[in-house]
Amino acid sequence: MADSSTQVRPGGRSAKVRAAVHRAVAELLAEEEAETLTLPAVAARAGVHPTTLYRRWGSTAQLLTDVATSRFSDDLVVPDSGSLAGDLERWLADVATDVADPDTLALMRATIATGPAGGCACVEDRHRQLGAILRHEVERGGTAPEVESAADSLLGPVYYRAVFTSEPASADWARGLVATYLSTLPQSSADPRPTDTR
Amino acid sequence: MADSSTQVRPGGRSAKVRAAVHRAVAELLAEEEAETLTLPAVAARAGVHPTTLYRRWGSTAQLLTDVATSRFSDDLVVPDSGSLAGDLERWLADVATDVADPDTLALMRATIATGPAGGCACVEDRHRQLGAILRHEVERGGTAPEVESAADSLLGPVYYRAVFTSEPASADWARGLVATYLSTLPQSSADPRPTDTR
DNA sequence: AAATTATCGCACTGATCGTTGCGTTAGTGG
DNA sequence: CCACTAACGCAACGATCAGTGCGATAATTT
Repeated sequence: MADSSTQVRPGGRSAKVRAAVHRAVAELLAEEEAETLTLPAVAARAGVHPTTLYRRWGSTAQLLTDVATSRFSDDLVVPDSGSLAGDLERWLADVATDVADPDTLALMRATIATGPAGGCACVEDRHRQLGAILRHEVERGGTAPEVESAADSLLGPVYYRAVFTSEPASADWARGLVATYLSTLPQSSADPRPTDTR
Repeated sequence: MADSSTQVRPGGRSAKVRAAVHRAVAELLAEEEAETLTLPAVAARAGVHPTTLYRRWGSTAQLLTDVATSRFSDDLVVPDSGSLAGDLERWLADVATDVADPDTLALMRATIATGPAGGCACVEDRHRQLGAILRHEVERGGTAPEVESAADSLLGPVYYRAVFTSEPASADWARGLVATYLSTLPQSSADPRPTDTR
């Protein structure tokens, strides 16, 4: 979010402030204070002056998208188990357990409300990871569906359950989603249950 | 939201105020003022005194859930075309075109942010309609899957695309979802007309 | 090491929000 | 038609938010 026209200065202090503010946002959202998430409140929790937040982020919407993009871009490495089914099962199970966390869910809900770009910020990196998994399968010599198709059938149910319903999205259920999805593909019948590596 | 211990009075004036407030909320959300959706702003737009909103609804969260439940509970009658595939295709196409409306989407986003119950308020009636469609098939003598399974595979992709991605959810695409979903069911071969495919 | 400047803290101000007490309007039932 | 009372409008009041000018701090460059 730093302005690129001027010289950026990611030194120790700015980084510390940014980290403290991000942590404060996550804490306040975790305490179901979604309605009262205001810049002075975040500043007080982070031990920073409110003016800093008004200058660096300007509004809660921009602050939330910043927090969401940095939260949903790290961790969750792409697996490489040797088969498409194994990769997808492991990856989607990780995604399901991630969005099952109430704190993560609160951040997602608040980010979605910031506008059409908010939802994209939550799943942008997931699509990138899914594309990498499918590309791995093609490089192995196999065939893989389009990212959009896989996202519809895999990420769709997981995020739908997390956001719209009160039913839990367990890891086993996510693995079942992968199995049924692969069964609909025309020629993915290489191996029905090749879970583990080598 | 009315207190049940006292005598409720749904006379002309209260209904008018409620309708004006609901319309004001929809208008403000349509103008991408999601961040500044405050009770005084809604009151000014509705031509009502802010005190009325503070007394009847109390907070923007409760007002939003009220608007969302009344918005997502009417219209959209359950079709009865004679076959499960036909019913689901028609219904899901209607759902897709409904959530494709930017104003409807803005209301959904704002409602989701109010808490875990917000998302449920958006799709509660959809699950009821889906249950009715599946029950119709059973009464016809056929077999139907569980509501949860159908919601995962049908509502999941539709709402996921609407909220999290920037891709359009067209009616034809929704009908394709129904076709692929029914093909995964174990004994859907009893259906004489699996897909209509224009 | 010294100069430069991005970044932050502080004090202050106008605007708006959330709430309460009280009087008025208008549905509801006798 | 009349009493009753739920619901609304009005006017105030703290409290908090959003924003601005200025000086201090610290990261970066020379």
